[in-house]
Formats: sequence, C-alpha cells, structure tokens
Amino acid sequence: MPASLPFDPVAEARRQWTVHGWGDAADGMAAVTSLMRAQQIVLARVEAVLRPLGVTFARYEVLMLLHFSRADALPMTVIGARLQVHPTSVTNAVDRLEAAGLVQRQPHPTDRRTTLVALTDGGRALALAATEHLNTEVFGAPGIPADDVTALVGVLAGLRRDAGDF
Amino acid sequence: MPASLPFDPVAEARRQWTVHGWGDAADGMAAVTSLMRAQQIVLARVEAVLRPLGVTFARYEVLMLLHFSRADALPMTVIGARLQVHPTSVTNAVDRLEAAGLVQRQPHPTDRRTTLVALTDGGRALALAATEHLNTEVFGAPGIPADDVTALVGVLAGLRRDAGDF
DNA sequence: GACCGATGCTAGGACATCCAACTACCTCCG
DNA sequence: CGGAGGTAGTTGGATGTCCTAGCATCGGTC
Repeated sequence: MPASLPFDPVAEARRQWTVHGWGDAADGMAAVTSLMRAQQIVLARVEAVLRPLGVTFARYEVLMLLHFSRADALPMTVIGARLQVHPTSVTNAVDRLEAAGLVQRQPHPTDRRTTLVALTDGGRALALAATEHLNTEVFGAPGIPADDVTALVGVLAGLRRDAGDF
Repeated sequence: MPASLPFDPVAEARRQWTVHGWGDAADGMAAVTSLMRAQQIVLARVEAVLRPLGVTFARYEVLMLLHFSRADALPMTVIGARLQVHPTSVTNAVDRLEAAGLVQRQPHPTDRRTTLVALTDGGRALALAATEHLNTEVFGAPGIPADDVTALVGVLAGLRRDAGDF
C-alpha cells in the first residue's frame, strides 16, 4: 500500500501539461491517467477478495462466462471475444483453471480445430462463492456514488463502442 | 484486434446479474467491468503509439515525472509514490530505462539508502517526442466527448481519493 | 553511544497480457 | 477435387505488476 500524497498527481500532471503549452491535450491526458490509476485500484481490491479463494479476476471472468452460457461450455475463441483478450491469454487462463479442476477441455463435436471449455461442478461452486464475496465487498460498495456509477458506465460504454468492443 | 460483438458484454453481464438476484450489485459490477475494459483499450492505444519509440507507458511515466521535477532527478521512493506502483516495479522500470541510456542512477548526497534517478539528455528528448505523439494521437482525441471527459476525471478522482491515491 | 524499529532498494517467484510464429484444420473457389 | 486463404489453438519470448524476503542504512531512544 503506497503512501498518500499531499496532492492529486493527475491534477498536477494536468497543470504541467498546461504550463508546457499542451493545453489542448491536457484533459485527455488527465482522463487516460485517471483511468489507468482507477483500474489499478479497483483491480487490487477485486484481487484481494479473490485471492483467498484461489482464483484471479481473469480466471473468475472465464468461470462466470461459462456459467452464463447455455451448456456451461464455450469455445476458446468465444471466450476471448467476449472478454476482449488475446487468444494466448485464454489459453493461459484455461490451463490454470483446468489444472485446478474448475474447467475441462472437450473436443468440439463437428469442428476439430475448436476446443470447448466446460465448467465443472467445482468450477461453478467456486464461481458462485466468489460472486457472493465480490458482490458484498466490491460491487455492492464500489466507492462511487450511485448517480456517478451510471454516468461512468455510460461514458465508458461510448469509449468502448468507438474502440470496437461491441 | 479481437472481433466485434453484436451486443455490449457489460450490459449482458449486468442483465445476468439482475436475473440471478444480484441486482443490488449489478451497477457496481458494470462499473468495475467497464473500467477494466476501457483501461485495456486505452492502454493498448497508448502502447501502440509508444512502441515505435522503444518505450512503454510505464517507462514513459517515469521519464515525464523526472522531466517535471526541479533537478531532473528523483529518489526511487518518490517515483513509486507518485505513480502509485510497487517499489519493485520502479526498480524494474529504472533498470530498463538505465540500460537504454534514458536515465542514470546516482547516489543520494546525504542518505546512502536512497538512489536518485536522473534524466539524461536522451531521456528528455525521447520523453518530449513521445509526448508529442501521444498528445496528437491519443490525448488530443481520447474518443470521449469533452464534457464527458471532465465528468469522468471527476468521478474517478473521487474513487482515487477514497482509495488513498492522494 | 549502542540498539532496535523504520526506511530504501533489490532479488526471486507468480501471474496476466501481448506479439510473432507455428501446426492443424476447415472452406471455398477455380 | 485440389490448393489457397482463413480460422483455432498453442508455444516461446518480452513486459509489467505484485508479494515475500532480504540486506543496508538511518534515526530516535534509552
């Protein structure tokens, strides 16, 4: 846990940007920097909750995605597309989940290129337990006023849409 | 570049949360998930701009921090506190920056525990060149309306303050 | 003036992410 | 129906982040 600072480093950077004649980009810089730091903070909180359960957020997301799917199973590619991560990240996550007995690789019935990832009973149980913890300890109290949460999600949705997230 | 989806995965997750009786935490979950994805998108854009210059965003932040300091030099600890990262991350970044000749470790005049990191001429030149690229290609056009940028920075500042970022 | 807790930095290990490259397989067109 | 191009997944390498542990140094206290 790093020490607190007597000032907001993002605001300070924004001031420096203006001083250096980069005023046009100062707001964008502040937005990008804020986003990076906020993500780091929130991710740390999430990981702290999940660590005792033996999973990471990346793997938790895979488990929940499978839990929400019709047959509790999805192709690797679909997982990557939904979570918006590189195929190798999916391979990595599934390797570890499979080693922990939380998911199982299965051959696709018609396409031999495809690997299906199926949720095991243990995987579902862990996903639900983890969700309960996250809901009470993080999602239910994200540290942002309710109105702001709605605004935040909306603004970020616009950004994500422009970037091709959906 | 992952493929586009026919729907917003965050909105879909939010719907699933509601269906499963976790409505109280649905907004928070959506906020956290949006934050993660948006950060990933923005970071990828930043890294794409910096890659041709041979630096990463983490190292660029160190260079700019030094550039904004009075003597173009700061102790490792101060860098970690400002950037809100673990001491070992600072060591890692400075190792690579020093190997590239962009910064230089110097002994502290009075405290022999402390290591000062000093910006070299090459480091300053690279930092300014990188800033120019980032300002025009990312910060100047962050993909968010100007009004929303202000709101976003404000909301995230609240979150960061609560987390002890400043 | 010596000791003991606090501070500054680094080494080793675990994870997640990306990129480039490769293999295996599928599909479609000529 | 055979080859070209595209798709699915993995392997190997590079980075960044954190945690735990360790060493060196500083400072306040007795």
